[in-house]
Formats: sequence, structure tokens, C-alpha cells
Amino acid sequence: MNLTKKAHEILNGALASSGLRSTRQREHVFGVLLAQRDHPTADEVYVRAKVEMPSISLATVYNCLETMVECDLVRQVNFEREPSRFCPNLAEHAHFYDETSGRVFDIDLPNEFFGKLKSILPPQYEANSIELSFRGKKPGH
Amino acid sequence: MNLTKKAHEILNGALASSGLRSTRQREHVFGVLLAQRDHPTADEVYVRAKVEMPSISLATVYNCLETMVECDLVRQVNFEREPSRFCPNLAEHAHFYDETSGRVFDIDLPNEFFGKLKSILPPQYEANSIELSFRGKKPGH
DNA sequence: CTAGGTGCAAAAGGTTTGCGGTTAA
DNA sequence: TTAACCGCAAACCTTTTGCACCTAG
Repeated sequence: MNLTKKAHEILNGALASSGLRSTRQREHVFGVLLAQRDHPTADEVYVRAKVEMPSISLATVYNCLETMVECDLVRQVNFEREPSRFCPNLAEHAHFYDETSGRVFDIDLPNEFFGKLKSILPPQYEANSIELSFRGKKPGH
Repeated sequence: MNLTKKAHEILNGALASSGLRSTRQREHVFGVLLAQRDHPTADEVYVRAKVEMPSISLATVYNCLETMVECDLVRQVNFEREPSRFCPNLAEHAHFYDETSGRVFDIDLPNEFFGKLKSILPPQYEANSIELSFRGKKPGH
């Protein structure tokens, strides 16, 4: 669960530029997210984080995740009747919720796609984030 | 809060074709949604519904809303850290969450837009619903 | 008549908060 | 050194559930 040097720099840079500290818990939670990019819930992150850091608490996991969402290091993804999921993929992308397995998949977007989506907004509307999500079946599993 | 004849037929038709009953509470909740299309939360629907039907319970409001969502009469819309909101607009459209006021606005889409969105999915992925939502500021209020 | 729906209250589930102790800078 | 952060447990808020009563078909 150790961060690569690059991930370490990204995390600390983002924290520092928000005036926040780097802590063992924040680094570890970030590492957990990077290690397995399957859109875990906060509770799943907690379970994984405890493997190498048994003393970490659920509240701290929530706090770390919230901090990272606010630093734009992590995206929080919501589906109906589901707890929030967390995604360290910073590239513009959409999500697909597979109703069969309950799993969430990243969907890559054509270049500048979010920019095109923004163009459907009426004048005066200024979007600073866009969420595009599909729900359905992904056959073949 | 009385339903128009047309709304009445739409509701009863949808219920009937799902093998469900028409009840006073379901009609009333549907009427509340149609009367003020501002994406109320379940609790807001409850407050409004009680004005003319003081005996209705919150659990029943939740049940009615869930029923209508399952009959495709109502869309359930979710934003981060917000309770679900309910929307009787059946046309394909997107949503805009105004961070200043906390209000949600419908965004009309160009023709066949959802169809175009579906085309970005990889083969094998079959979407049966799409959610496109923006979050940002809507100046001028 | 009776399956399905309602109202109530209690429980569940996810998330946040308050507080005393700990730690990064 | 000290403001920020952590761990814990309790609180919070939205949503669901169980059960006795009611009602639409």
C-alpha cells in the first residue's frame, strides 16, 4: 500500500496547496484507493485500510475521503440507493453501474467531451463539475 | 392538488399496467409533484401532501414515490450529500444543481441526445438509464 | 372478501460530530 | 509548541421495515 514517489508528491502537493497536513492516515487511504480501482464504498476502504493500519477508524476514513474530494484528488460517485463510492481517476470519464453485479466501471470519453456537454447549458449557467452515469447491464460475465 | 383528467389517466394506466392499485394517497402525492416542479425531497413532498391530507404518513410518501419511480412516472435524482429529489418530468433532460441556492433546474437536451450519449459506451454495455447532471453556479439571482 | 396499501413507531444504514488525546510542522 | 488531526462513541438524518388496521377492486 506504499505510495509511489509520484503519487506521494501529488497527494502532498494537493494537501499543501489547500493548507492541509500530510498524515499517515491520509497517505494510507490514498494508497488504498490507488491500489484497487474498483470504486469502493467508504466502508470498503475502511476494511482495506485496516489490513495494514488496524488502528484507523471509520470516521477517519470518512474524513480522509472528504478531504481528498475537496482537494480534487478523488471523485465521489453516487448511485441511487447505494452508498457513495470513491474513485481516484482524475481524467474526465463517465461511470457505468452494472445492475447485475453491482459493480461500477469507468467509461472513457472522447476528447473534449465534457466541454461539449457544457455547451448544452443555457447562457448564465456555469458548471464546475459534470457527472454522466449510466445504469444497465454489461453482458458477458 | 386535484389531478387533471389526463394526469389521472396517466397515473392509473401506469399503476394498472404494473398490477398496482390506485389509492387516494398515490393520487395525492402525484398531484403534489405535478403542482410544483421544483424537485422536492421526500420530506418536502410529505410537508406539502399533509396540507390537504393531514393523515398521510412519511412512510407512505416514501412508498408512493418509490412506486412511481418503479412505474417510470417519476425520476429520482441524486446529488452528493443531498437527500433524493423527485421529478415528474418524463422527457429526456439533464439537471443542474445550483450551489448558491441549493435548487435544481431542468436542462432541456437537443433531440436524440441521450441516444448519442449511449453511443460512447463500449460494445456489450446496455444502458437502460442515463443521468447527466451539472453542478455549479447560475448567476443572476 | 381479501390482497395490497396505509399509518405508526421502531430500526437500519450511511455519515457527521464532539471531545479528549496525539502528532506533523 | 500548537493548531490540526485522530480514535472513539454517540448523534444525526434519510430511508426502510414490521405489524395491526383499512380499503379498492
